Amino acid sequence: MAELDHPLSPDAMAAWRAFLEVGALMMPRVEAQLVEAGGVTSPQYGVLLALQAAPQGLTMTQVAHDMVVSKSGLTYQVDRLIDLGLVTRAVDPDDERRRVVRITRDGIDAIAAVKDGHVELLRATFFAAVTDDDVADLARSLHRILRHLRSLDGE
Amino acid sequence: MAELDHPLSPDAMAAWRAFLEVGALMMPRVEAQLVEAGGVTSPQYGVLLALQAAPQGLTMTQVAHDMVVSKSGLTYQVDRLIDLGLVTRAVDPDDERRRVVRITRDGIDAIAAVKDGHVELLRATFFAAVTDDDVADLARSLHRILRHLRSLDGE
DNA sequence: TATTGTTATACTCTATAACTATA
DNA sequence: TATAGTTATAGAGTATAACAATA
Repeated sequence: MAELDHPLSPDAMAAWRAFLEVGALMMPRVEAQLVEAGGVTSPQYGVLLALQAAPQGLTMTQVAHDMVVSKSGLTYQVDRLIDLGLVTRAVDPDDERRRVVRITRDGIDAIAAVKDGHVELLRATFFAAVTDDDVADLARSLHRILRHLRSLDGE
Repeated sequence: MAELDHPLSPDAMAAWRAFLEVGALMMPRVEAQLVEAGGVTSPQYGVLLALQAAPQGLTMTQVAHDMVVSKSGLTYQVDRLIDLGLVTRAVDPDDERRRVVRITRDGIDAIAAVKDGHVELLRATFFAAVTDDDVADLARSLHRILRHLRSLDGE
């Protein structure tokens, strides 16, 4: 049926397509810099950032939730980070079903080793072509979209 | 050394983080709708859109360039689309090294089968929380970023 | 020789389901 | 019984390098 057609506005289509393509062009660059400077991939870097923000450590479930990844997917990534010596995983004394994952000194160093180049990359790519005002608008709009998406997930 | 630290502004960090997380939350939704409504994955849908916009057909190299993917990666995706009957691939009579990839009627139908739900999904997610003016600003800024990224690739 | 594309191969990431162990 | 996490397994997607065919 679909008697009425409700296409997106030209602006909306342009925004979505540009969003997708910017992501497609940014991701490989970001990934390459993370690997070169710190020896970690994007998902691993994400885990490190989550753990750096939680010095007391996080359970696997908590990290998996932050990362929007399955339990087994997180086990895989944390295994890789343990192999690299960047995090530890230990039984939680309060509940022995749980594991507490903590970032190590080397993990903090890895973030530090990556950081300057990461920032420089973002500055030279994502932020090079827009004004400070544009960036403020981007942050505001993207954050609104983000809050809406989270609310749809019931958070 | 790095005597001077040049961190990103809070707005810039917020914009980048929100960009990443919006992408992380949008992609699985988009993917699920494409698979459910049209039986195709995101990369396959991208190939179909590129071919729909080029009724005369495209060579593998042209499609690979549009998709920002390696030659072998594109061969893999086009093989999948051929299996589904959504595209054809034939020797180019003008240069027999080349293959001309064309979308089939079923491929056009697959795009049509996906389209309404795809638009509805975008409307209910990405565009639900921002005004038309915000969308126009988003389109403008993201397009500027995109042009800059393309220029860095020498295009 | 250079270009177009495929094939062989390997690797990363992710998920589902079955399982272990604790609560 | 329910929860936290791991393991076994499989599958999608991607890339590199070697190759075949054509220009």
